Amino acid sequence: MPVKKIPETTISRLFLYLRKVTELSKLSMKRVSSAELGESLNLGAAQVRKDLGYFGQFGVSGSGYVVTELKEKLSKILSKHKTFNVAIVGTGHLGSALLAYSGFEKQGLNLVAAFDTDVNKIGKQLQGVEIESVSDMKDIIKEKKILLGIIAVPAKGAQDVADILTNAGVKCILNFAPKHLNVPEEVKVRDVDLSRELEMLSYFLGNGKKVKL
Amino acid sequence: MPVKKIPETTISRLFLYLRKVTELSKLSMKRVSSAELGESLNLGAAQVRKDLGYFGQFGVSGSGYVVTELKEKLSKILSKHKTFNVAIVGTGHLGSALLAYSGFEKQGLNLVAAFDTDVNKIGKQLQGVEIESVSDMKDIIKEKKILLGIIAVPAKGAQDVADILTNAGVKCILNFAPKHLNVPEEVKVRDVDLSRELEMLSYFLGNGKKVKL
DNA sequence: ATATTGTTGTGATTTTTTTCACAGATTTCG
DNA sequence: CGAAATCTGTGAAAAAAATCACAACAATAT
Ligand SMILES: NC(=O)c1ccc[n+]([C@@H]2O[C@H](COP(=O)([O-])OP(=O)(O)OC[C@H]3O[C@@H](n4cnc5c(N)ncnc54)[C@H](O)[C@@H]3O)[C@@H](O)[C@H]2O)c1
Ligand SMILES: NC(=O)c1ccc[n+]([C@@H]2O[C@H](COP(=O)([O-])OP(=O)(O)OC[C@H]3O[C@@H](n4cnc5c(N)ncnc54)[C@H](O)[C@@H]3O)[C@@H](O)[C@H]2O)c1
Repeated sequence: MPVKKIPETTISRLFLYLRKVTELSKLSMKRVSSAELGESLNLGAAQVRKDLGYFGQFGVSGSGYVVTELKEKLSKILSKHKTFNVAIVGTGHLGSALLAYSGFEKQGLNLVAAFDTDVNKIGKQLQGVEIESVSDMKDIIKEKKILLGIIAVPAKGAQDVADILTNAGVKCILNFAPKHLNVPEEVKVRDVDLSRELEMLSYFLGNGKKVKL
Repeated sequence: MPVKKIPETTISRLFLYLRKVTELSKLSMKRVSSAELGESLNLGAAQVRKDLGYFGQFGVSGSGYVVTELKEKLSKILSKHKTFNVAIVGTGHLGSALLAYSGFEKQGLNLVAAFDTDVNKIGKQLQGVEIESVSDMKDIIKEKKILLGIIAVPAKGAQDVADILTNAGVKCILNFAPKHLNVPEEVKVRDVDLSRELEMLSYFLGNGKKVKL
């Protein structure tokens, strides 16, 4: 099979296309061109076509893409038909916010477990999920077949949590702690560094283009 | 001045170097080499040197970088000595979590205003900040000289909020809504798309490397 | 002193990603 | 039906970013 390597940026954009095309299908739009798809996301038409092109050719020369069909294919490519169990570790401000978010379920991501070290939180319910002790984490993760973990604990504890997670068989981690995690290479980590996002912006505020040293 | 264009990825990494070097300085480490700096972030030594190189030469051949000096320079480059006023729009789950986060103040980012449309929330205090009506937003932003806005409202309202913010003079926006924002070109937007981050991971879970169509 | 070792700064090279540009397919219109 | 207009798919070109590789220099050892 001619498996060209697909850029991660492409995958990332695929989700945007899927969102858009889902909207369009709700509006009963029949077809859409690469230009239209890219427009509101400001991406060039060529970019859109190249991205889609990695997965075969499902456009129609002269008339664009059939909305329902594209939606179907994208869903398949992006594993939207599957569901996964997700655990959240750290039920502080951020962890609670994530637990409360209803959008994940719609995307096939079920937050089925929450862990913390705080004895005052353990045993309590949050959005219908019981907060359990990190010391039981390994067993529960195996038991519930959880493959995806979200780390929302302070930087100090993040590596420990990551170790337990990977040890228990978790294959992907979304990490909110401002700390690089060392994990086995088959485990995929994505970092969301909110402080850094804001800092980046303050950098632009502070010295726009020019940097004087 | 020879202003080579500096990649945004470089700026982003600079914050990591600053964090690391701040840690090292607390441990009273005197010097650090590019290799050491990169190690725990898994970045190559060459990458580190190139990044730093954009801002002049502050390393010492043969012995690396002087920790305190590097820390100082990075702080300066990254505008760490300045402070900025920040407004948060949308005081739901996510907005509240951000308001509660104490780390921002330490970074010179003061969350001085919070806005919502929900009449049940307006007037209440959250972390010492009063939640105010979006209809007063423009005036308050000008009054408090707020240059940075955080959008934590549902996708539906995001563009409207962005319009008001930019209209009031905000120069940077951190956007959590899963929606591309149209803003004047001098305004800098960074998107944090949490759903997409998780979706990306589920993509990897779903079909690892191979994609069958 | 001189050799040896370690490390920076940076031009050159490679890799990755985006953009261009156009042949070929499809639809529309007169 | 044939001409004109519209699009895709993709190789080629360009741009951006990461990596390599090495001269120049500093510290240390002999
Ligand atoms: N909240 C924000 O807006 C924000 C902004 C930037 C970065 N972050 C980062 O996100 C992470 C979470 O932030 P937060 O504001 O939710 O923190 P928080 O302090 O509100 O919550 C942390 C939670 O983790 C629990 N915890 C601590 N150590 C643990 C461990 N080893 N195992 C399991 N649970 C543990 C604590 O009991 C607490 O409930 C932190 O790393 C923080 O730096 C958060
Ligand atoms: N919470 C999460 O974990 C999570 C995950 C993924 C994405 N998001 C995105 O982040 C954003 C915020 O999420 P949330 O969970 O905090 O939502 P939420 O529903 O908890 O809060 C939204 C808040 O915004 C207010 N609001 C609505 N329209 C407004 C307007 N036009 N102006 C000002 N305020 C307005 C509401 O009154 C509410 O207080 C959403 O766009 C959501 O899609 C959140």
